[in-house]
Amino acid sequence: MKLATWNVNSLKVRLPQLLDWLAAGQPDIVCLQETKLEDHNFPVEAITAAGYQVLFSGQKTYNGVALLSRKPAQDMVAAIPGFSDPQKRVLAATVDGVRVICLYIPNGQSVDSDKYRYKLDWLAALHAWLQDEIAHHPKLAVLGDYNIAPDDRDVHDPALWEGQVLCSAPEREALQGLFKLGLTDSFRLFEHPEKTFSWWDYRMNAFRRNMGMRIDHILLSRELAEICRSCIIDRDMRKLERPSDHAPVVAEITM
DNA sequence: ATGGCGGCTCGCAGCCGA
Repeated sequence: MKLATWNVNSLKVRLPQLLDWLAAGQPDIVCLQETKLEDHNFPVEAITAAGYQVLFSGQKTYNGVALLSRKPAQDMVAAIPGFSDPQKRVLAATVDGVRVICLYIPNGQSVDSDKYRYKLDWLAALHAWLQDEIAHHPKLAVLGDYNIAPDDRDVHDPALWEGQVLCSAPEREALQGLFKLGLTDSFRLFEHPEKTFSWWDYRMNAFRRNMGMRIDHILLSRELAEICRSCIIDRDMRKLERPSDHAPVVAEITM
């Protein structure tokens, strides 16, 4: 079973790339972030025609998440229970016995902003929810744009980014808190070249210079981590014409 | 080095992302 996550930065713009990518890689489950589409504009037909069921929770301009699956998805949840949030950033469903959670964690903007406070509150609510989810679903996969670089290996210039949003200690501690629940960063189960990233700024020729960050992650519960065969970042997608600033991350598990 | 690109919108400038 192939599980993938991709921040598309506008599904309207990226739909042709998505369809090509689905056909080429045949993932079983795909979590999308930043669809930026209201639900009545979601391209259900095109995705269904590609052989996928699709759940989505969208809004105009910002945010928006979707969950594509080859097999039927059940027990959909579109918010962190008990956490009031008008921003559409969460989608969960059960597919083929695996509980899948798609996340678009807030960016935070800067550590002195209200948006950063919102990010930390959001992460606290996420922790409580995942603690409950992992108790009920031994096969749990939490995929998405976390907007957190787990450690300095995941940052092109750690000195420049020290203490900044995406790298600050409270954010990293929140992510470590999820690891302590029994969730594993599947990327680090395997060897990778140094400076392997999932996001590069559109500016400054950042991709060509590999000035990136690894902020998109696939976290797996112990039961799934034990059967995880690979986790790769598909950086070729960042080389296309009109790319998303994020590359997809794909994990394969033996099911 | 606080800009730079790219996407969005009751658009032609400003907000936001990361």
